[in-house]
Amino acid sequence: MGGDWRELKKARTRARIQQEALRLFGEQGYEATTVARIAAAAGVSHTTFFRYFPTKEDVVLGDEYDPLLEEALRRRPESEDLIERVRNAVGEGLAAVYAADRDALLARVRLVLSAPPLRARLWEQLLGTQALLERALAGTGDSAEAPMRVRVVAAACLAVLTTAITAWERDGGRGDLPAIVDEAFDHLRTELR
Amino acid sequence: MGGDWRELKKARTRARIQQEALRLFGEQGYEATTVARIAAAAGVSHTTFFRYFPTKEDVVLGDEYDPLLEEALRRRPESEDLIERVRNAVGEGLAAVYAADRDALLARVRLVLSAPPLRARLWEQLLGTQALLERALAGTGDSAEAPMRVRVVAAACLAVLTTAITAWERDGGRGDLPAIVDEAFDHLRTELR
DNA sequence: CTCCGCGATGTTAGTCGCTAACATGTTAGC
DNA sequence: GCTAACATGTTAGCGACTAACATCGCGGAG
Repeated sequence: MGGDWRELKKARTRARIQQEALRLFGEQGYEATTVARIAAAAGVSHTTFFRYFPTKEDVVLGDEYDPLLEEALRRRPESEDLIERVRNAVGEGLAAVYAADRDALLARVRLVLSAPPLRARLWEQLLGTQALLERALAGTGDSAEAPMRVRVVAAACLAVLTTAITAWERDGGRGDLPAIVDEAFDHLRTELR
Repeated sequence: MGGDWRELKKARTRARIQQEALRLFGEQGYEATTVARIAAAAGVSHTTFFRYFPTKEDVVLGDEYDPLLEEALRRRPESEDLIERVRNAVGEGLAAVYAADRDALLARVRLVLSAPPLRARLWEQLLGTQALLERALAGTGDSAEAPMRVRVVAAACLAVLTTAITAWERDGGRGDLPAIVDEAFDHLRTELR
């Protein structure tokens, strides 16, 4: 039956660590929660923690949305201009995540925005997302070849997106996120005239 | 004669630490250079280092440009639209720094973009700059009161600026930075049509 | 069924950024 | 000169993270 049992056990350990970590972060805050404390709560040693998550930040920030975005971008017709393509692809992907996961998403956004180290890592991740956008919009395999206008558009769109998400979180998550993102893109467009 | 001698000595120590740090960063890279090593090179202990610079990152990243930008923004006439105001204020401040300091500026940008912890801190600083932009553009004393369109514009403008600077650095600093920034703003405008 | 091997885990010790407590020497103002 | 303030050094410690090595347990080969 191969290593199935091992894989399952590893997956469970991983999930347990993440779950305990998120619980503790919620209770005492990100920075006040030590890795050793998380490991103890999950019943493992701190070295095991680092075997599952390369850094403390990685427990919170998974890169799971990039493939979604890439796929959504690929489905956009060439007839749309650059910004419209990003706007629709983002809206599409976001709507899915939002519908399925709303509360979890809000909790994660809250956590990330509240802890400077997490914010910092998020920007770093966004660099990756930006490179993805540039490749997709320029149609090249290497984002270094993307022309300046594509880079500007990619950066501006991500700025709009993060602004919208931040506004949503500051409002306590009461508004409808996809609508807020859409309005933010509208603001950019109407302001440029 | 007051504490003049003390002040002078402190200023010299501070300058020596920073100078040795930048030299070592250039020679061996940011992350490979330990604070203890810098302190030793400057002839002080590592605690003294931290008395002058709260973190290792602060040796590289000083917040000296924000007041310049604020002043330049204040001088913009109300007749200009939001983006034009930011564009001109940024262009003005940048031109000054660029003319005076070009090589030093390039070296700093290179260093910051090459080291993840420095990049991370830079984003964090940009949040402050963004709040400043929002206050200035909205005319309120608190950036939390700025309307959504102002926030979107502020975020998008900073994204354009960082994109331009990044492009300048990637090109080895050969191009004319103020011109590149201007072109980047043009790209944003022409792309939104 | 037994034994061997490999993979997951724990233990320990170490590095590096950073902080706090306390001791020491140096300067400033009288 | 004397003393109070202050810059600096020493030491010890915390927390994120890494590496070396021992151990334990399950899976498969004989």
